[in-house]
Amino acid sequence: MTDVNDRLLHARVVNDIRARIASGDLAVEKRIPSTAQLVEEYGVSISVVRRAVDTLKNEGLLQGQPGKGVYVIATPEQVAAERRSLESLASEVADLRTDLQALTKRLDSDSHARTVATEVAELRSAVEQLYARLGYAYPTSDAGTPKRRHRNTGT
Amino acid sequence: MTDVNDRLLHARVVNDIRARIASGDLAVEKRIPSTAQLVEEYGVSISVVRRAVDTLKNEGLLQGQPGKGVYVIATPEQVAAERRSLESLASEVADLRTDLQALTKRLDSDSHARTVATEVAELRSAVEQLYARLGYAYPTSDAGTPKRRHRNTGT
DNA sequence: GCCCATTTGTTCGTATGTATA
DNA sequence: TTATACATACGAACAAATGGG
Repeated sequence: MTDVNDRLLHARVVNDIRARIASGDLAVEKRIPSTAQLVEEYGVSISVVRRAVDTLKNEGLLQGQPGKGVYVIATPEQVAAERRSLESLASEVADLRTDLQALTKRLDSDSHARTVATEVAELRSAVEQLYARLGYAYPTSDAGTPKRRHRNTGT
Repeated sequence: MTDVNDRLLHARVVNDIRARIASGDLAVEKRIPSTAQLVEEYGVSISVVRRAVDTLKNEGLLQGQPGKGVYVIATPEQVAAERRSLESLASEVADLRTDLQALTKRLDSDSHARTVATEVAELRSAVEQLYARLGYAYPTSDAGTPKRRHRNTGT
């Protein structure tokens, strides 16, 4: 399973730290050993450790806090799931679009409200799963205050 | 628009090179100046140039080839579109869920097919935008074979 | 409030290896 | 073989933030 890049020192450190995070040795919300400690542990230069930690920060597993330390903020599984969600989401949306198109077609032809209700129910289920895949909860009982959330424009 | 990190040397170089790629000064499939040349151009150390190029390689804009040079393999727009898709998708799906919930509610109360048709049309428009935001084309005439795609259960 | 040790973050310099022409 | 250029690795200096005394 180990990458072919294991010959490279910084890649070896990256893989090892990633494995320690996955195994729970380095837990989320916890500190990892300091740079100096990692230098002693792995017997490499400070540059290699810096590059390894930098890579994992870039991957989204670690986050440094000057003066305090470097903390684990996610597991490799979470990051992998996050990355995977984009591709699988594309096919999910494709399914949703197909269903929606069929529903529109059926609605346009006649007025079978019962059939349409069933279709919509399935559609809602699809969106529900889509929503869950994004990591958000699906509030089923928010009919009390159906305030529409403003669109986050980002940056 | 420029990041607050513009004080950092390597960030300055990153932003400048990214701008040069966006403006077409550094074209795709073409070589960027060598490391030594960039050192002279920006008046920084080789470490800064290395880190800047490394960042852009990590972003997917550049790709180094030992013995030859560093090549542009993508524009910032392409990368930005790819990155933006995930975050904006969350809010898009949120709106979609709200609309769908309202549609279900309306369907459950009575059988106003005309009103439902309007709601569905809006929903389809939302999905259309969602689809476009993912970078995929929206085939409007594939209703011939509405085969239902198997649901990916993930992990 | 001040000093000091620890730690991360940025920058600089240098040496060696490897690939291409 | 030689020259160019990227890739990796080692080492060191300084700034900034944090926490303890």
